[in-house]
Amino acid sequence: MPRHVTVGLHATIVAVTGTEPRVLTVSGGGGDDGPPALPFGPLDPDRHRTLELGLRAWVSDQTGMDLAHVEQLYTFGDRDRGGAAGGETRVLSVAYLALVRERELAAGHPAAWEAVYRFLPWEDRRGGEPALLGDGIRPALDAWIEAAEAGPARRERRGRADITFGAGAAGWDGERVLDRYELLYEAGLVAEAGRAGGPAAAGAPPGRAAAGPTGFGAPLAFDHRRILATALGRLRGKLKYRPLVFELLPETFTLLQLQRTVETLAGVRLHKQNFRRLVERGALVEGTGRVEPATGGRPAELFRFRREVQHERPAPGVGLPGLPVSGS
Amino acid sequence: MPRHVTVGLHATIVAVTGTEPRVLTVSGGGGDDGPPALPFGPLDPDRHRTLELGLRAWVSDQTGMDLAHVEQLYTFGDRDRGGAAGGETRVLSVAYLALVRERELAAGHPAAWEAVYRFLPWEDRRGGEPALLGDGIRPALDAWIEAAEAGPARRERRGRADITFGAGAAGWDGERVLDRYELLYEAGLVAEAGRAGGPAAAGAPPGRAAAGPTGFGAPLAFDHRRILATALGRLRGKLKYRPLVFELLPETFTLLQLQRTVETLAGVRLHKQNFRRLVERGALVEGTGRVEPATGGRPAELFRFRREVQHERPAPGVGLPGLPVSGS
DNA sequence: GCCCTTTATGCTCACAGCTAGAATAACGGC
DNA sequence: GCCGTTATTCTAGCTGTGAGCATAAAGGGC
Repeated sequence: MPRHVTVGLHATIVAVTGTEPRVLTVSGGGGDDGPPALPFGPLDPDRHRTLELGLRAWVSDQTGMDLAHVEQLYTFGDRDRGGAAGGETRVLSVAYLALVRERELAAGHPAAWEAVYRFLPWEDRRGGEPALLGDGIRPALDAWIEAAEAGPARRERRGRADITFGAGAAGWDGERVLDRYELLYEAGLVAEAGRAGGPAAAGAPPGRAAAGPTGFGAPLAFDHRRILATALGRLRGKLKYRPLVFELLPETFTLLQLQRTVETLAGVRLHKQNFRRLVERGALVEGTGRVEPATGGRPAELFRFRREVQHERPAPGVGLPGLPVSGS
Repeated sequence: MPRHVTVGLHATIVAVTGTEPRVLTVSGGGGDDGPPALPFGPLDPDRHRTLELGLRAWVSDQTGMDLAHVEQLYTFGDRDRGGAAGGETRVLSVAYLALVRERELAAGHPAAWEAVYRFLPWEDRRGGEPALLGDGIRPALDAWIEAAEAGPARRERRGRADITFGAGAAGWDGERVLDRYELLYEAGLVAEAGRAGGPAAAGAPPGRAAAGPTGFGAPLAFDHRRILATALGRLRGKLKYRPLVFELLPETFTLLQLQRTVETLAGVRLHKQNFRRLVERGALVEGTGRVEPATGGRPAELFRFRREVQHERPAPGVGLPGLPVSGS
């Protein structure tokens, strides 16, 4: 008698507050003190005509939010995905990325906005390479690499680490968020790796000690951090050719606000003058006459997103070069 | 009593023969004379530990093929997705893209290799813009646009058509395969639009006559042409930053073979000298000393894929410019 | 053997876009 | 009025790409 299949709809709901990207979490599985989880709801095969409508429905029910942009990310279906009703039913999770303008959560809901980079601290390079990388992650990865027997196996590990964490000539690739998380997972450097007998648990505990007992970054329940990594990677990629940022900003904004929001998601600082040029030449925004009452210096003009762009150019997005730092 | 959920694993298996991209089809639903379908098999929650393993398992069972590259595309879950066991169970389809080197199909299997561009003829621009576009599709789209009431609704349609089919200043975007198919679907210009009461059936039949009773391109069963469009779009996009082509080529090949394979998938002709420059500068291939016994002119050197690239550069792929034609 | 056709391969020029700053304008606070 | 801060404009230099010219190396017809 085959087990039944149940479908869960997972949402990575992202907003930006000022200069910090946030994700909506709920208190997680495993008692009240376990790690937080991404919100999710079951698909009701009777009521929900499409998957996306199902997602919007329970998000609206549970949090009162209307999602702006919604996009399917990936479907996770491994049998032993930590937690989840193990025995009788097989659980399939369809994960979504959703963007909203942040707002107060209706009181009484057990949800909270958490900083995305609490869970993936190595992804935030706005202040240059974070110390965590040089002090903790790279040494731990080196240990993991050395733990492989010399020869092709070790070279393989070295190559992967160099590529994903941008060591070689090639620099840091902001979109490889998932690759990096999965590498850390395999190396046993994130807390999730220790949980329920995944295949990785056997492989390589050596670097583990270096990461401390809890691994790098704050954990999420189940495999939700993997979902979050998928979401951030996708978001970073799509920023470049779709005007997604504007879903996160108020109706009018200054160019610096826009830039900060992009930087926040991309995890990198951008060159101000060039950013402005790209945005303006791309005709992504139009000035309203008004200005923002000075934020410390000369007042900035307020701009508005030109929705028409989507019907004019094939791939309108904010160019995302790879600028290291440069004076703000 | 909620209906059960069943999960189908759909495979878009792509190979390239000489100069033509092919997709594996099986004789479809609705009797033997119905349109062909993409092969699919059910997920067995008991036997298949992961979705991808499940897919590989039944593809191997049914066709004897071992898939090279496999990647998840999208999960389709609308309730009324044409065909499928309508009543009791809800069917979820997880669609995959798989690449193989083409080979003879074991006799007795009811599968066949079909040219991809039979189903999406407007996507093949290797000989310049196909006549079908100017003669059939654009006029039919114009009719559909005019059928909307003047004002924003009509401008909206015009904008979408211009973008997706590359009419305005912006040229043709090879990756928008799905957008184009969906636009044709909404405009009632593909055969599938007429089937089982989808939402589009109501909207706009006007352009329909222009397309003839069967619509543009050969149909596939259910919503499989949508899946194929998703696959082709994804493949075109990924070619640019992942060395996928090599999964489709023999161990050694000439640069022209490589170029033809890329052109075949991209649906566009490329500038020979520049293509060569990109491939060599990207260090994607290395020459074997040997040469291909002349193919009509000076013999060409045989090259081999440098697998190491994947551990050297972050985004190794074959540059895909937008060259119109140029002397071969 | 010579000429012609065909394909491979090498090289160069022009231009567009991007990187990185310098320079200038407009505000508030002292 | 001077200073620090932020906005906005401009420009020089570099690099990658688009396009084409030129040359090399085969085979076939005569």
